[in-house]
Amino acid sequence: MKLAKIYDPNQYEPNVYAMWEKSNAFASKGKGEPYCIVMPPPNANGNLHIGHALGGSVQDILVRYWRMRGKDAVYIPGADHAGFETWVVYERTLTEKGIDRFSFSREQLYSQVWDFVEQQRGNMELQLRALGSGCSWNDLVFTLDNKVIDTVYDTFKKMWDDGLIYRGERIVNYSTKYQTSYADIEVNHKLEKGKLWDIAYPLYDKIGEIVVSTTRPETMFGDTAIAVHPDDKRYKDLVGTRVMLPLTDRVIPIIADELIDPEFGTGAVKVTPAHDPNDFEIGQRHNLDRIQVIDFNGTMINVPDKLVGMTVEDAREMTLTLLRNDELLRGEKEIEHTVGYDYKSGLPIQPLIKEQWFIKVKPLAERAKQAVIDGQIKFIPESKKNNLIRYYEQLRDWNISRQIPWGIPIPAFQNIDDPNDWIFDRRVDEKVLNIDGKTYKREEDTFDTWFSSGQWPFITTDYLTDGPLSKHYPIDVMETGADILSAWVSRMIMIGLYRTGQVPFKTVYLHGLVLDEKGQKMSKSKGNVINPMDAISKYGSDALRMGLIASRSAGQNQAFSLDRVIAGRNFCNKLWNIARFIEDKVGDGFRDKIPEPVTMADHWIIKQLDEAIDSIASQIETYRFAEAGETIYHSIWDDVADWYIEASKHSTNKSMLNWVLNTSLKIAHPFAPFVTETIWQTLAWHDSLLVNASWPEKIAYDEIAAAEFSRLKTLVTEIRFVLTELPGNERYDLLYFKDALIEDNAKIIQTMAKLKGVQSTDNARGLRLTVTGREAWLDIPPKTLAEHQSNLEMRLAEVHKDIQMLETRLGNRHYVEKAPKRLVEESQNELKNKQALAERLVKELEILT
RNA sequence: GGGCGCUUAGCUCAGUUGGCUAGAGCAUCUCGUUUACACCGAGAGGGUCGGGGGUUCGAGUCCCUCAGCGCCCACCA
Repeated sequence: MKLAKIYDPNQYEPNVYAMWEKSNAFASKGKGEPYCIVMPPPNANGNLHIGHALGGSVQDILVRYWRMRGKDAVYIPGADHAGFETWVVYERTLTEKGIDRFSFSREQLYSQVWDFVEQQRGNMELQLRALGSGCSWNDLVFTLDNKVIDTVYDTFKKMWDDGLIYRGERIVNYSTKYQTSYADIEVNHKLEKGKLWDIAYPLYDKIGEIVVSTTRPETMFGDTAIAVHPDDKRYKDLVGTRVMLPLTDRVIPIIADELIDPEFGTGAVKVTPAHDPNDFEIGQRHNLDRIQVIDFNGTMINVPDKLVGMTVEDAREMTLTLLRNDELLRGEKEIEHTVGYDYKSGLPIQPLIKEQWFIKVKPLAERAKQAVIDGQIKFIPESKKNNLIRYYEQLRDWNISRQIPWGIPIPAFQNIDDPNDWIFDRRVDEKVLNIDGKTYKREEDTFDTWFSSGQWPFITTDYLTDGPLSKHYPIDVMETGADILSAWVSRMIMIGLYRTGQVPFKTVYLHGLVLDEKGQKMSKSKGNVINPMDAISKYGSDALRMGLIASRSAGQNQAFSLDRVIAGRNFCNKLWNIARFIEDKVGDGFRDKIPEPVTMADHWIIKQLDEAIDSIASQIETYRFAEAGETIYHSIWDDVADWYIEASKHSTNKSMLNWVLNTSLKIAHPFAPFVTETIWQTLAWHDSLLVNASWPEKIAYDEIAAAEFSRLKTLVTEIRFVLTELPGNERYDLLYFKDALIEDNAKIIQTMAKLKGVQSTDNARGLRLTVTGREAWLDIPPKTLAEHQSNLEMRLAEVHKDIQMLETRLGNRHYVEKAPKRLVEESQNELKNKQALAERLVKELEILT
């Protein structure tokens, strides 16, 4: 078959993928030792970004490799309804049309978003195919599939029955922009400069005033107490008395609470239970009223008339002005403090009181933490293990309700006559239920997406329902971004243990962020986003995979390198041309057969590839993908192309070329699936699919012959080195020798070193080659020879230095006694070699002078 | 405030349990169209592994310390 000179990935990749899919190559075979990776589901509504390309490559490499190793390997794809993310996008389209979301029911909105997602859906699935991800498409799970919802409801019910679910009025992180509460994890804390104001509150029972410090003066209208530390002598006499709340006619008490830090500000604090988590706590202890002064839409309520309806920012200014007018503002200073921001809109998060569903996290976190400490899950990189343990230790109860329609409805109903009477019921399509003469109203909130996605491993494998893939649980590797260790990985472990009694995965492999080429975080607003599909259309999928994997280690954020992708593309082309050459040599009539090594080069390449087979296997198995990629690259480019193919130009061994190509394609396949399969399909000697091939077997070779080829390589390299130094008009390109090894391999040396002749002689002339210690001379004019003297002297000096170093080392009694024997022997051999080399150099210099 | 990581060639980065002369890709320089490949071949130069100290026969690797950068987590007003 005639192949084009240059490999054009676009011409082959889609067809190759279609062929795999048609042959059902990615489905579970149903027998054999299970190996399973579940894909972190990409947003069904979105496009893949470069992080998906990296994660997808790692996942696919693992699955393809283990499939080749004979396991029943399955890669389960998924699609995420991405509750909040998608909702934000959809709500924006509503806003653009000037439509208020509150003019629709939950059902209406849900079905609108469903249609919206349906239009986009499939994009990312096509993109995964372009990436080469060998997913079992029939097993794809969408996060709103019935089986997901059923399982999520079961989990919720079980938690409810176990007393892990409670509903309560708490301070929640509230996004006034999106009008929903958040989990703690969705709040971005930023350290920033702010102002701390001192405000005087006139005493009511005595003459005088108490000065409080606050960063949020606008919330003062919600104050229901002033608090000081019980041991604070300054305020001891005031505890129990009352103050006038400025700008109002309310009177509030001064209380003492341990939570107050006397060192901070004036040591006296205004207590606003409705708008601050600490104050809420204090409020509970002291039975204080909660007065909400910021509404859920972010504007002021229950405040003096002039302030009603203002934004928080405006209200702050106005309050300060009013206080200043009344001469109650006593100080203002700059401080650094952390402010919570909405991770989506970038606006400040308002702590507001809202009734929400919570999970009592402690028992779940304890168990998960213990499993992690016990080493039930392997972490790559290992340092993330401690991050997670620390996270579990400080985790607080988890708010799982969201006030958005795009998500899984919370299956709970409230008795309209008794607000505390909540029942679990799956009939979420019903707005009202009548049970035993009581009327129950539906909860309108939906679940936090992490609550459902936290159950992903056992849902996708149908573990609880004992489906065909259930033996794949716990899954082997959870490969995901290091940035969602807390949000997702931690949840999967907690809920996995809770529902199945087992950790959901044996290994967690976390990749870092792919930064732009300058090391900056990619973001749409910066315009520095690299679209993986662009890279694929320019350089090919394999090139992108290899480029992303190269020089990248687990957990580290690293820059994207186009150079690496180009190097990957070049590698694919190299492989292509190796195939062209071999196919041309071997001919169309050839059939796969057992290799029969004949020449030293044959034995040597077997040794090299045998070693590569083992190295790559162990590198993949220990998740050192960059190193595996390098081994593949150099084994194929350096050993196969530069040495073996060159050597084979002198004597062709078809069975060996056949084996070398088969083996090269197999070891490269997990990393570069497309080009390897494409080539495989052009081969005349079989009609199978590479994707189904097994990992290459090592074959036997002659150690001595292989070693002799190494010596020839050294000789050839030395000849090349000397010749490139010489000007063209002083080169005869003739090698004289008196040496059995060279005699046997004269032709191959001539070919590889591009010599005009290699002759046996007793009358050698020219430059004696010294590195290998062979009896060999390169014929060059006496004049040039003299110039080489300094060259030889320099080399001799270097060798002397090496000898000295080795002698010192071997002269060290401690070294000889304590270092491993192997090393000592190696040093001794090295010393012998160097000494012999020095002798030859000295002799050569004598001849020259 | 707590935790974690990074600093290695001009650039971007590898470097498992300490093991000898520290690697890669790109870039640079020289030469070269030879039976696949210029997305190529042959060869070369370039590093006191952030500074300092320690442990060890031996440190890029382990410990201490200093400096610079970054990330994650966290209800302090």
